[in-house]
Formats: sequence, structure tokens, C-alpha cells
Amino acid sequence: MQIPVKAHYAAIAMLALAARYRAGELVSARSVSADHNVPNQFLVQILQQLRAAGLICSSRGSSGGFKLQRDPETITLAEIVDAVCSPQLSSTTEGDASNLNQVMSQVWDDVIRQQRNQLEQRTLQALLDQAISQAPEAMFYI
Amino acid sequence: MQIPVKAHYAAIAMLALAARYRAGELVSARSVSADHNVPNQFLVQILQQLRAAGLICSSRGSSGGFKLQRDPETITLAEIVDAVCSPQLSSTTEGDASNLNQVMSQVWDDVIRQQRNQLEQRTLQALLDQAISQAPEAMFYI
DNA sequence: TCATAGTTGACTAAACAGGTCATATAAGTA
DNA sequence: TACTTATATGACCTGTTTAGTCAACTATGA
Repeated sequence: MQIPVKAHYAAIAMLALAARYRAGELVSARSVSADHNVPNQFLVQILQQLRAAGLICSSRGSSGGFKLQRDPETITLAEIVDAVCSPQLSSTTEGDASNLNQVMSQVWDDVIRQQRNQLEQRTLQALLDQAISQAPEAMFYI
Repeated sequence: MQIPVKAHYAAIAMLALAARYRAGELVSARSVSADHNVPNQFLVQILQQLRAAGLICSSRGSSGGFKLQRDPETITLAEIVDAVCSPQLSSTTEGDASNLNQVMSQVWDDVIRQQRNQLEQRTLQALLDQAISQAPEAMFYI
């Protein structure tokens, strides 16, 4: 019932890439970690997972970096979280004896499902728009 | 983003006590763990935390046990979860440089807050009613 | 060629999850 | 009083996850 820092960093990185998406620019891991205060090596690990999930792609060499694979409108927060968080195996709710067990399992499932809905309803573009609207000097901090 | 089993057990125990609340009966830890398939020693630990939180009280000796401190209508799932889960210190969101950090912090806070609302809106009595309505042989399984 | 930047894999310290065990203490019952 | 049931408390344990770090390798543009 707590958001992993890893998911936070992943979202920040995706937003940083989204900000440069229209321009078609590559963004380096180093610049993201410097601009947004994310531990560099940890970020690298996270970016690899985002790449493995097909959300971003990369190119090497000097002036290499990362960019989004798809339009920010089509990427949801749920996908980002899924890419960097554990498999989240569904609670099997096996041979419970009592019906209290069953009722509570239903309740927890419902809570989890509603939370997931929230993540699915937020697109990267919407988050970016929110960030831009809150930036004091427009694009300066992004 | 996963419900601890500890919270599940705590809710089961509270429901078991709620079922006997009107009759004013004490319920032993042993009977709860036997009826609902909860590890006994672990349950004892959980019951102590619920007592420390003021949700239940206990009496010792043979034919001792536990009972609710308040009416099931006034106890929410949020209180139960809080009683057995870690302090959940609010994310301080300290000196973040970028506004992407700020925006994402807001988003996570919102997600957490909505989840909490869900837990606050479910009273122990409502859960008990749900369990009773789903029991094949009425009170037999409770 | 050489600095830059992504790729890969191993490693670690600390916290948390999900418990168990042993012992002490209190209270009802015979 | 002795016995038994049941709560009270604290230490302990195993495995997994979190939040990282380190080192070595590979590709590529200038």
C-alpha cells in the first residue's frame, strides 16, 4: 500500500522523454538523473526495464540516448508501473474454509482494481500537460 | 501496491468478533484461527496490535477472549489496516529540484488518498452483512 | 582513436513479510 | 491449592523485495 520509488523514477524518466518527444530528440540517462535528482545507476537499470517492456528505445554512442516508442497520448501510468514492478501475481484465494475469507478477498480485489483504474486513466501526455501548466518559467524545469 | 496478509487476517478477526458483538460474547484467539484458517501465533500477535490500537479489548483466564471496543457500525477497514501496518509516514517530498518530481508526488498522493477513501467507506458492519448474505447456511460459517 | 553513452551481470545492506518459539502472567474451575 | 486455559511479551528466524552500487563490455559519433 505504498508507491515504490522505482515507479516514481520511471514516471519521471518517461515524462522527461515525453517532453522531447515532438522534437524527436534523444535524452541521455545522465541528463535525466542530473535534472531530476535520480540516482544515475539505478535510473539506468530502470530505463533498461522500460526498454524491455517496449515503452522506449535507445541508441548508443556519443549523443546517444533514449526516446519514447509511442505517442505520449497512448501511454498510461499503469504501463509504466507494470514495466518496473514485480509480476503482481493475482491472489489465488485457494481453499479458504470460511466465507469471511471469501468476502475479504473480494474486498481487497475491488480495492486493487479501483487503484489500477486510476493508473490506467492517466496518460503520459496528461501528466506532461499538468507539469507544463505548473512550471513557473514554462519549459525551464522540464 | 499489494495487500499484506496481516491486514487480511486482522479484518477476518475483527469480523469474527463483530459477529458475536451483539451477544456480548468473548471470542478466543484459538477459535478464530481454527475457524478461519489463520496461523495461531501470528493471529495472537495481530490481536495484540488491534488491542493496542484500542479497537478491541481482552480478558484472560479460561473462557477468556476478545471483544470489540466499539459498535461495528463505527469501525472502518481503514482503522483496522492502520492498526496492523507500518506507520506509513507521509512522503515528505523534500527538496525536489524539478517540477516533474512535484507533479508525480501529487499524482501518487492522489492515488493513495483515493484508496484510503475506499477503506474508510467500508464499515465492519457492512462487511459483516455482506458475509452473512453470502453464507450458504446463514451463521454456520461465521 | 577516443571520449561518450548504452548494456549486462553480479553484488549488497537494510527493511519488510510472514511467520515460530519460549516463557511469563492472569483467571476461572475442580 | 492445584490445574488448566488463555492472554502477554519478546526474541528469533527465513526468504523476498527495495533501493541501490560497481565493474567490465560494447557500440558509435566526432
